[in-house]
Amino acid sequence: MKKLPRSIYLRTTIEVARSLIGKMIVRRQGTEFLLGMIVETEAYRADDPASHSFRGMTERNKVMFGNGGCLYVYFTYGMHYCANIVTGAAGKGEAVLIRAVEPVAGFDRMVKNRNLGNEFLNAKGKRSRILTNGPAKFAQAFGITTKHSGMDLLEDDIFITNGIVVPRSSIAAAPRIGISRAKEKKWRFYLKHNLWVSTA
DNA sequence: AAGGCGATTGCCT
DNA sequence: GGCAATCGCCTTT
Repeated sequence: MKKLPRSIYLRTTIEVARSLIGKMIVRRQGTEFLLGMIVETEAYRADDPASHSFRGMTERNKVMFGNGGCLYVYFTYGMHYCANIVTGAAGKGEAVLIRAVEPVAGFDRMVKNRNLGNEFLNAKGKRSRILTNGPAKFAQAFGITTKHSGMDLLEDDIFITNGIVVPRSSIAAAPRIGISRAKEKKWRFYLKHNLWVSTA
C-alpha cells in the first residue's frame, strides 16, 4: 500500500481531520504490522485556545510547529500518550489528534500492547471496542509513545495509506472531548455508527 | 520554587 | 455517573 503524499497533510487542518476518516494507519513493530482504520479525529488550530500551540512554541509542543506529515505525541495525566498528525507548513503549529481506530490487522499484538488478558484474544464486536476506542488506548495498542514524536509519516515505521472511501454524509462533526476551552467548535470528526468511535 | 492541571482511562458505586 | 491515579509542563510567585 502506498503512503499518502506530503501534500495531503499540508491542506487546512479541518480538511485533514475530516479526510483522515476511513484512512489506514500502519505501524511496523519489528516484523509485525498493525493496521487500524481511522474512525475519529479532532482538529487543533493555532488560533484555537484549546490547542497546545495556542500560546506559542514550548519544549513540549515544538514538534507541532514542524513540517506537516510528522507525528506529535504528548504525555498526559501522568500515564497516557496521545498521537497527533502535524498539519500545514513548518511554523504553523496545527495538528490532528487520532482519537480512535478500528482494528484491521495485528489484533493479538494490540491486546498485548494494551496489557489485556487472554480473554480479549479473538474478541469480536463490542468486547473489542475497548482496544482502540480512545486516543490513549489507540496509542497504547499501537505502541506509540513520545519516543515517536517527530517521526515522519512518509517513512516506514508509522505511516498512513488509503483505506475505504467514505462519503461526506457518513462523517459527523461534533464538539471535541475533554477540553475546557473553545468547547463550541465542532472540530471532532467521526465515522457514523462505527463501533470503535469513543462515544459510541 | 511551587502549585495547578490536563486533547484520559478504568474502577467503583 | 463520579472520582482517583500520576507526573511533566506551564504559569504564577
